[in-house]
Amino acid sequence: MATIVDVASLAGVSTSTVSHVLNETRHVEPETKARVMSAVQATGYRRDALARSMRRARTDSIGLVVSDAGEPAFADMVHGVEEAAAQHGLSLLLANSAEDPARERAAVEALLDRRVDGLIIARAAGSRAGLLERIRNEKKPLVLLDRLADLDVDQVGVNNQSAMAALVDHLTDRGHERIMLVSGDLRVSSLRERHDGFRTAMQKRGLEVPASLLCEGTVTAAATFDRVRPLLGDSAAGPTAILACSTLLAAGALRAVQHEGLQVPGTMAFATFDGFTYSDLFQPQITTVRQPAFQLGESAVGLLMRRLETPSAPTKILRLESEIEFRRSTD
Amino acid sequence: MATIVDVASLAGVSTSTVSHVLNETRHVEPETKARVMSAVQATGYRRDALARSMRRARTDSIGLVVSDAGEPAFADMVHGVEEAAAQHGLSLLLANSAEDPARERAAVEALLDRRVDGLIIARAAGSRAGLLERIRNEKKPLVLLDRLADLDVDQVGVNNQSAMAALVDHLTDRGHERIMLVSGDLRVSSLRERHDGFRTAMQKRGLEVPASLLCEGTVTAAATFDRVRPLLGDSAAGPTAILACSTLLAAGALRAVQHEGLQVPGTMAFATFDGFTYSDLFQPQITTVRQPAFQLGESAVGLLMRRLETPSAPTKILRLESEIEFRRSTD
DNA sequence: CTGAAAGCGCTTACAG
DNA sequence: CTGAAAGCGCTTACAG
Repeated sequence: MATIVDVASLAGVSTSTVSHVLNETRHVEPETKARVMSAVQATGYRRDALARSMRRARTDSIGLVVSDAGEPAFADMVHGVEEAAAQHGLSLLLANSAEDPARERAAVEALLDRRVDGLIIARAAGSRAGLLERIRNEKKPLVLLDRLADLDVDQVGVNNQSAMAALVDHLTDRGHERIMLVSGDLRVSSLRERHDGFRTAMQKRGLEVPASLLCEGTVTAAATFDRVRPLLGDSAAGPTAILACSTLLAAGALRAVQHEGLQVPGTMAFATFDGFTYSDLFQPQITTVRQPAFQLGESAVGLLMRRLETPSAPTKILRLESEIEFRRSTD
Repeated sequence: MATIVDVASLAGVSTSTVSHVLNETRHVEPETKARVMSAVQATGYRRDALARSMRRARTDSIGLVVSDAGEPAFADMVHGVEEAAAQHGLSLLLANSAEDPARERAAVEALLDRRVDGLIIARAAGSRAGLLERIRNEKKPLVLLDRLADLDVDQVGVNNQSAMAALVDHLTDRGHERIMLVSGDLRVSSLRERHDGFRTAMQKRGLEVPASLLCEGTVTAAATFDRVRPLLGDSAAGPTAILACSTLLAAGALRAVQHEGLQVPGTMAFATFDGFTYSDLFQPQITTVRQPAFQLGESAVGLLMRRLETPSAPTKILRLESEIEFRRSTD
């Protein structure tokens, strides 16, 4: 592979001049410039990004750590981050923590070692606070994605409160009073916000929420199925509607509903966050809170760029609104 | 940030010794080693991966370029690649070409500039042959993923032929003779293989395939809808079954079917490649050829590792088998 | 307008 | 068993 030295000697100039021509960082005589450019052509020279990064203390790359690469919503966020990064001329280093704090830690260290210019993290469920401390100590720009924290850090997520309130209003308007919430792992901030939003919204409507209708803590579809199924039989105290807080939870709960032979809608109303792709094509047509996942990813990059340009800028926390697709499952 | 010089001076040794301790690359007296390790602790030293890579001419990173980050199947492949890369201690650089040869080219150049140890590519629909030539000239290990080529390069994809044959057999066994194939962009090798596999399988069954039942070239769900819809009305010459070659094509075709008020199954049988997530929970329950997308990604990394370890190994082409989930849509 | 040279932070022959 | 030093391929003050 040709190096800058090869180009310089072929063009009969110094490496400084080659560098300045390539980076347009100081004036070079048109004639000299032309000689350099044709030497670049002739040698097939391409600048070594590694060597360049080492000198500039800037890599033009960012790191993204997601908590669950298997979830469609996170796949969309990754897509959004990639798109925005490419637009800014940044390379993207991707890692998946798979909800494992140890893997998350290792991924962050690897990215830090590679001197990424900034980090975007959707934290794992049991993520340790020390991790963010660590990044802050390195003075490395950081953006929290989807799973936010009560910290002085740039962040972008969705407004879970408002979406949940709209969903509860929608259901209670239709006479539902015994609504089961399937909320998953409450250490995950987005799920906790949905959980809290549900209780607040129900309270505002003057409705009790018995503990038996709060189904928390399951992290797989199978476990959710097992937890939900036994709670469905009772027509006096059982739920008339189910509200799932993620695609995975919805899958487990819906399977339970079907296993018990209940009809959606009819004997059971059903709504979910995130939900299923192309769900307008299938029965039951499920009312879904659709996160702007792609835009979440884009916005995270936007916040990071802003921070890189203005390190002293005040902390910014973005809450994007979700769109609610009302369908027959809640009629 | 502490450097190896800081560690060396604090430990009272040379940087060589620090390096050798950290890499376990030559024997060091236990006592010296201990001093080094505590100096590492004290300074919070972390090796700079950039500088290390530059010396070693190896970055412990790989590049992945996918053609359509929006498709669930590709998201799964990315996930598989990430998982396997992490297991091998490799960082993953991700780029999306969005089916645009120019973006694909730019992504490959960026990855090459960053000196990734190898490349995995799911090529864009109109990908230029020169691109692979370019990578070969750099002597950079390359693995083709999902979208294969008739070239002497390591590759991993699925066996489209056998899956398509099974699908056609399944349908013809049930009496279907007028089967519409919705095959999309035939420049995409996987789609072309499905297309060819269909014709071969039909021929083997002695069935004609009129051009009116071959719906090719659409690249969006909306365009597919527009192409398919007018072909459904005719009960004499129209199809009794539809076979879609990707999720996106299936969405467009299914919407057309529903728009025309046809019942699946009943008045129209339907099957698809890739398909929809959790489709066992929804009606119509659609017969689906499920690619082992995650394993495809894992295998691609496996091939790359093999090539890195044994540059002279013979070219390997892997064809993984898909699983067919037979459901009511084809009954 | 251009060049000689230092230096980014490592690894690795070479020498003892 | 360990160290001094070269060198990976760039960028960037410094000097003229």
